[in-house]
Amino acid sequence: MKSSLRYNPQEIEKKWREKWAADHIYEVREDDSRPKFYALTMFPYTSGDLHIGHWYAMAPSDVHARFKRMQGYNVLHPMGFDAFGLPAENTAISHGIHPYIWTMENIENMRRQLKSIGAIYDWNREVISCLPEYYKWTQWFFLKLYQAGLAYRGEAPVNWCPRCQTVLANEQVIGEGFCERCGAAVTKRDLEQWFFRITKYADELLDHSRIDWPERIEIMQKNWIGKSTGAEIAFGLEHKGVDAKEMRVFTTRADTIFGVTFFVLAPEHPLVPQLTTPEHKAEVEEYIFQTQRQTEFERTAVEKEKGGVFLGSYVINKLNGELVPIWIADYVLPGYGTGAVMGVPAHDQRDFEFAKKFELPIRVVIAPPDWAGEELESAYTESGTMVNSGQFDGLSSEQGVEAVCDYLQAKGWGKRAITYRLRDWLISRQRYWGAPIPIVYCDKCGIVPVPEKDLPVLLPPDAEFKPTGESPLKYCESFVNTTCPQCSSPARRETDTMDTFMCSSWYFLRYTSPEVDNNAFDDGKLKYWMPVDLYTGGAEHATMHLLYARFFVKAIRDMGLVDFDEPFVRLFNQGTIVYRGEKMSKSKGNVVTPDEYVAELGADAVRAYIMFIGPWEQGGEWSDSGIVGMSRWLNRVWNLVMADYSSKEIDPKVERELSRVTHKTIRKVTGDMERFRFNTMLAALMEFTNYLGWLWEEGVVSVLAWREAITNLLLLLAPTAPHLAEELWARVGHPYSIHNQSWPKWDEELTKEEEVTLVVQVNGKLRDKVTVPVSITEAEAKELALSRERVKAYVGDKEIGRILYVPRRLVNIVVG
RNA sequence: GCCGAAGUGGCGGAAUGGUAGACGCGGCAGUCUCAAAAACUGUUGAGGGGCAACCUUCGUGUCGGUUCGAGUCCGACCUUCGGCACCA
Repeated sequence: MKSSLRYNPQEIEKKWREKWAADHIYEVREDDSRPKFYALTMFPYTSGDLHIGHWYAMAPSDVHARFKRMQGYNVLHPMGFDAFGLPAENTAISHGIHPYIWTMENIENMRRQLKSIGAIYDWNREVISCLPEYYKWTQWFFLKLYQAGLAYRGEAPVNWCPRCQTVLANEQVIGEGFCERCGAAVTKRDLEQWFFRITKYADELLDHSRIDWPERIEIMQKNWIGKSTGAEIAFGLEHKGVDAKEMRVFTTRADTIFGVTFFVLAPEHPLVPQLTTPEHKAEVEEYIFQTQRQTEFERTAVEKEKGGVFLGSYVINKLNGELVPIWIADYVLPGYGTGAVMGVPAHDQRDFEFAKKFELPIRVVIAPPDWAGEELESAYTESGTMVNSGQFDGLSSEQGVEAVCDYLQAKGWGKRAITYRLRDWLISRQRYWGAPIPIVYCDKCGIVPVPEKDLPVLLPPDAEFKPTGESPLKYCESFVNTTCPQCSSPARRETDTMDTFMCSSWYFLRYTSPEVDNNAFDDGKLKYWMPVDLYTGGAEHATMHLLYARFFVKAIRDMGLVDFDEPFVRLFNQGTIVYRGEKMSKSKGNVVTPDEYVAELGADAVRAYIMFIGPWEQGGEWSDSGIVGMSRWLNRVWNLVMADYSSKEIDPKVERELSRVTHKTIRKVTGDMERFRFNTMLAALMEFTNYLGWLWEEGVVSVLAWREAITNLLLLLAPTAPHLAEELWARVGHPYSIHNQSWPKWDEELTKEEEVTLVVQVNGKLRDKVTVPVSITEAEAKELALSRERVKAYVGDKEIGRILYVPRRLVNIVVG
């Protein structure tokens, strides 16, 4: 089977891409006559080059989007660039290239690479987050959040990356206390910063019932938000020089309140200096100094031995009137709960270790089963029966929590409370390359938001890039000096810029109408397209981008700007592509660039190969030799379609078989497309071509039947190998374009077999196979099985017990 | 420590509780060629037997269990990878 013209991907891919662009066939507009489908892939950061990892995110999602398109959906599948961020500025510092120049050159290159994929991106809808026409609206949203009371300025101990020279949000500190971006160890600093009140939406963010997301991501978000239900309990305070008459703790175990033998504050707690008695002052100050020197990771390392010091003062446990010594210890975190805990060593492992080390009493108040008053070897943290707890003795832990809470509430000594691990989102960055925060500081008026009509607050092009730990904008006088929008007196601009996750929290809205310049988006178009039906991208964004974007949408929904609750109805996370056993990265020097493979084997081969590696959600290892196999297969498809088919003697049985194979293939490919099982989809198409190759040699079906099979093959191949399919579609004489055709449908009737291979087992072991018509009855099948020579040999003269029959599958003879 | 995912040929992987290893890579043999590459065809889990077509035993991380029958279900464990981790 040789054809005179060889498959030449370089030539045909260029030709069709140009024609598709010239004909605008992938441009999308709102159309009420078809169901819409918004298929979004996370937009890439403008790092400079697209590697195979990017293709792994983009090519399969394009294949799926093309599939939906052929199924009759009006598909929006846009692309853009996440263009603000630290690498651009770091390059400016190290190489003297302006971030804008660097970024726009990178975009130029990446756009070229993206186009080589052959995707259905409508480039009229491209968004670039670092351009004023985009970040004007990022700033506008900031003002909206500010007006809604969701953006505020506050002082807090914040994460500081010494290498990036900026603060980071909690979500951007990963693993054992490292910067998400550069990997440096993060430290804490007390700074006044801008925050978004994401904690206001903590409960709603815990609710994933309205979205179809991988369970694993939902769990990660739930863990991150970390909701704890318990009580806030007041301990009495009588200390000269301290006005407060009580201090509160948060606990999930109100039932253990009678077991409190000490009280621990975070070293940062504001009352610590006043509660320290003179004779403990030196020791306390030394301990606080040591605590502050530690990184977050060192401080929270689980293995670390408990440390702490006594302040010399006491609180009163109001339930039993006991005096309880106040300590400070670094295992108590300033940002969680009230920054104070009650020490119940008998029923909390940390408190237990602390008490052992400092020889504090350990009092059992929850009796373990079969407890006879002996000392505990470790904390008993399970439920049990309350003992040594006054009027609460005899209650179970569960009853005890309720009873103690009721009692506290009645006495006014406490209340039921909920605490979250989630912190407010810290969004200010001491860097240049981001959207300026649209705020002005006036000596008379204080914090003044920039009026909407004055947006955008433009980044000055002439700032100096030095890693000083402060925003370069701070030293740019033309930027800083302004007048107060309220009173017109001289004022200073905010010089911090916004976290780039702010830009990516709304870009999916902008794709619906990127052309509008008097609003962030067009209401009608937004209503048509949103929410996103399918969002695909990496799982590493679980507690960052994906959480922020959900918060953002809920916040603007409450402002009445949108009318949906969730931005992304369905989420799918593709796996990671690795090379030489490691995730691709420039620093490891194992980046595989798609360009050379595209140049040599064609984009279609690269698209198909990365989908063939394995299930999309699992990722896999890139293999140079593997892709050759894919290229070979596409060549075989070419040769098969291009070869002249002539029929010899027609065999009706084979014609029926061809129809059956075709319809089964359509069914398999359709199902696999829907489930993102592209690897098995391709295997099915390969099997189909292998079968057609055999059939071509045989020549026992009519020319018409042959052509129909080829037509279906091309349609099924079109999403995966759009260029090749288009070329062959034209060459076999079909009208342009294959990408405007309908997805083939299968007829279930035609997939039914005429004959099946029955497996014959004796005691569950395969002993024989026999081909039978599907119409065979159970009795006939059993009789046939028993009559087989091979079966007789295994049965011998043993007694025959049950005979199991699974229609169309097997007969299993059980012998004694 | 807790939560989640995964362990199948030389490799990537496939298998509604019913023929384990589809499909592909690699290997081997062959066709073509002066030769090589490319392409194409055949073959390829391991062990044992047979001149042969074939026959046979073992085999899906480990150990148990359920079942006529387990890669698949249940229990316990081991390993790898991801996430969280002094959160009161």
